[in-house]
Amino acid sequence: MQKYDHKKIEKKWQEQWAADELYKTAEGSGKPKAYILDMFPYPSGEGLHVGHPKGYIATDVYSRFKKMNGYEVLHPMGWDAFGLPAENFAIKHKVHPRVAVERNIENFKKQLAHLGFNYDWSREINTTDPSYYKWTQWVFLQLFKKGLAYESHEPINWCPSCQTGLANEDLESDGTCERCGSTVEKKPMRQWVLKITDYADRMLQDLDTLTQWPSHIKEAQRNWIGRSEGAEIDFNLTFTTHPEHNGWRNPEDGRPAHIRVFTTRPDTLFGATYLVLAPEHPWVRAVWDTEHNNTVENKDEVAAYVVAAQKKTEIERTTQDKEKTGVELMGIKAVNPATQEEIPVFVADYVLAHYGTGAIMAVPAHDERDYAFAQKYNLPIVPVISPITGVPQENPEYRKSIVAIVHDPKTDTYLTVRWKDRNQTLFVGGGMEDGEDPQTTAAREICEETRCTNVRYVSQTMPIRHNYFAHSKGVAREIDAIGFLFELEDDEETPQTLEENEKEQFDIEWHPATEVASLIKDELHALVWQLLVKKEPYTGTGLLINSDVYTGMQSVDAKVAITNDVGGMRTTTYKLKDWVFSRQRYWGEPIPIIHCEKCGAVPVPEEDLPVTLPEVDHYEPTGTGESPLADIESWVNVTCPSCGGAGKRETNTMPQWAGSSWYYLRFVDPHNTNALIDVRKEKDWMPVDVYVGGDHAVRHLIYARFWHKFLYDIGVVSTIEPFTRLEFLGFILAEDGRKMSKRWGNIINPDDVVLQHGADTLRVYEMFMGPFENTVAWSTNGLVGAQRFIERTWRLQSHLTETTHDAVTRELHRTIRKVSEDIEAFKFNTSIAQMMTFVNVATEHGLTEADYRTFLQLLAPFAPHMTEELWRVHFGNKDSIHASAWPTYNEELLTEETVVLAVQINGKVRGEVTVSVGATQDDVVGLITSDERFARWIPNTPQRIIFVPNKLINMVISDNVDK
RNA sequence: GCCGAGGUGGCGGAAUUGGUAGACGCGCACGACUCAAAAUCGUGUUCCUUCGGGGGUGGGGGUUCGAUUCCCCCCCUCGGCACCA
Repeated sequence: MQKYDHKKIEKKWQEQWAADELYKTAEGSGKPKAYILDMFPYPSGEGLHVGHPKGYIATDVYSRFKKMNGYEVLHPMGWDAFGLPAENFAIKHKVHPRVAVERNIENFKKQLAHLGFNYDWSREINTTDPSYYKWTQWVFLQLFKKGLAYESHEPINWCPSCQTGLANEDLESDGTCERCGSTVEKKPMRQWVLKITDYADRMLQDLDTLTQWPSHIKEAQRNWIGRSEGAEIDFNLTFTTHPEHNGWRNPEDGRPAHIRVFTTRPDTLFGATYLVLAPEHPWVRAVWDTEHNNTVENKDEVAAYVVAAQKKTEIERTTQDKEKTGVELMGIKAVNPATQEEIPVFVADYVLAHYGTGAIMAVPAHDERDYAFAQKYNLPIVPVISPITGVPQENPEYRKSIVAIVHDPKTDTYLTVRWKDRNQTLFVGGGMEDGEDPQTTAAREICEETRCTNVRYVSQTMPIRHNYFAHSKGVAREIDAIGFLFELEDDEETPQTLEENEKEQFDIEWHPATEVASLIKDELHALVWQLLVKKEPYTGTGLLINSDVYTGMQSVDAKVAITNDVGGMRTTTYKLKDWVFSRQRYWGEPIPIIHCEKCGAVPVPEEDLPVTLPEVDHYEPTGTGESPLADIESWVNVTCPSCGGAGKRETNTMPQWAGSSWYYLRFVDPHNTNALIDVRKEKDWMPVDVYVGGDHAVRHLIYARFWHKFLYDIGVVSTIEPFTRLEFLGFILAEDGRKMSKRWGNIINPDDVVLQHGADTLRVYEMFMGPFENTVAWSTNGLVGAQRFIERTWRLQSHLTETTHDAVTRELHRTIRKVSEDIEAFKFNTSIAQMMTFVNVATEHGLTEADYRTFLQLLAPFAPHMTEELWRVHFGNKDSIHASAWPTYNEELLTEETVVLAVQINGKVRGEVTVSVGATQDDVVGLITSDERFARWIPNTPQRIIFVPNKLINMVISDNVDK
């Protein structure tokens, strides 16, 4: 037997498979289809490190498995090669981006080829190929025609280093550019924008249909879309120092001057004691450039604040969450439409311009930020919601009661009462007696429970409705409670004494604030603590108070009623913004629009697509906000397709995400020149059955789902979602536990690993490292373990026997079952563990040729080269092992005749007995009682015996052991 | 802060309709082969132990004959979002 020589064997089969077109996907084969897709790579100049192929190995294993199970498999690969990184790389290395991309792709393909992947390369696509981006442009035209692509002049994110506009999604959470880390500015500029918000609701709702997606990805999408329901309510304005403006009506709509706010809590309208506008709010700008320009007395102060706010970067404005700042617009008041009271109007940068209407009604009693602001500027805080806690019960007994917190300023501790029977710690509490006022009740209860007599009232809460079940009395209770805070007077000693009979019931204890929070579990008492001691506003829902005719209503009903009654509008807002779709760079798909003075923005006729990128001398960004394409007059100047007059081409290009938003469709029909995808083929192959990737999963999936739903609406595709099942890929860290990076010098190149250890070893190792979705550090030792497994399997040739051994047969059938189930579930690590177990058993007992062949088939998806060599050369099969039919297992062969049964005495394992399958309790008891090993553990007759057939027996000698 | 996922030997990890915790691999130790080394093969490897046993799946409590698995509370790690009204 020769030693396994991976260098020779792997190369040989890779060439053979290519020559045989083993992996070409057939159309109309009549087999069930399986579309298995990797998130296609961006071919960087760095090449691959060992982390990159992990996902590709998984899809390769899965594809081979499905093929052997009789599926027609579509498993393609392509290149996402437009975009800033490719362009920056090209500029840095002084080559044309196209040349750089071609070179990088060649390198990537070579690296991938070494790993023996089964891609159908006849379907290779490249987003920078004009025959591909023709259809990216085509989709844009359809969006334009449906009004979903529009021009906007809103200020956008501008990266001064990349010299281009960016979508919100291109920013890090601290507001810096995700590519280069520069601080991003706001710059007003003409932009193309896609109306993704039109699809926000559907993208959100249809997440529920994606049952085979990991929940964390779905959750991330929900966060990103950020839907919230609320209402828009108008507050009319009055001008206190210039009352002559009060009758003013907007000539456009005839409405009086007003500010429209967005709120999710219209039920708190009676508690809205001031308004806040974002510094960028149009009304703030109106302060100095409209007919109201003399209505604000402190115009200069306001202007200074707004300018200062605009100078602050996104980072400064968002990290500065301690201290809120703002300026009141003096001379203007807003009228609360519920109370008709005049309330002040502020400008403050804690309100964001791009969310809702850019203006809020502040309800300091029930919002943390408004509360902080109101405290600082001494604004009125009016509670309008009375909290409801607990779960309402059937037929409750109604009571009024109090909760009293007593603070001892001398020791800075708080009084708690620990009830012994319930093992529960509370503050002082108790029911009100007839005719008693709450404060008297509180003082009385404090006195009764603690002997403190000299307490001073500090503050109290609004009423709190509390529902609970009083277990001690066996009744459901609904109580209205008021919380109080009292302080011990200076001269009083901290009292401790209790009567003897009381000591049996409860202890009184004094704890510092830090401990109290973790001791008080009761919802009502914890809420009183939050309101009175931590002085936090109540932000939950409840019953309305101080709200005129709505008092007593539930929040949920009041939201509707109040919104309607003040002429508000129920609306939904999203955190997701429309997608800024143009980039002022060279290396992207030209946006197929022609600007004409007469006709405006005119779409390029479909028959003129693609609008190809012209050759240019300088593709560096101009820095003026114009794309480098703007300089090429011969390209820019065209005839208007609509009127025949002079027109100019749109010179902005599309963002990198464009091409990847639909590529999975093109793989199905990559060479179609008449359509993006053939209707019949689309029905045959879509949706993608398994989609594998990690990293930018959230953004890419948002964009791709948006385009897919649009294409569904215009009849190009037949499914509402593109990807049925999503498998998230965990990354591979370097051996030192850090990210693999040039910077740390810890990159491991797969070429080196393949050369030294072989592709099969690398494949098996990466699948064995841990659960597929886990991030795990590379281990060279672990890699060697995989190599040993490959070589042990190879050496099984010298363990062949004529007859089969029962243990080997059983293990083989177990392995067939386990490997089949685990590959389907992407649990590659445990399927390899089971195959290792089989090799161990087979090495010990020897195995027949037939069993060996079957085992090789199981291993073939993971180690395609070594298994093919044995299959064809050693066993002389004419056809590839990868075209063979997947083995099936025989249920009967899985079971053994005897089982090892655990013997427990009082729940502790004391040994085991071997019995035949199906042995009865009597059989086993007989066996144990006659076995001296167990005699010492069984001094007398067991009180109870628990018997689980074929698993264990538990003899309970005494129930009281260890208790 | 909110949402999601997770926490098991020296390491990666396995096991959940509640039923012998630590499969498989790595590492380590010892042995065989060898002049020697590598490779390979074999044995052992959760911790403590007075060798009888005892403890042990992030911590604390509960249910149970029996809990990694179910319930309650808390802590920590990772990921996403974050002044979103």
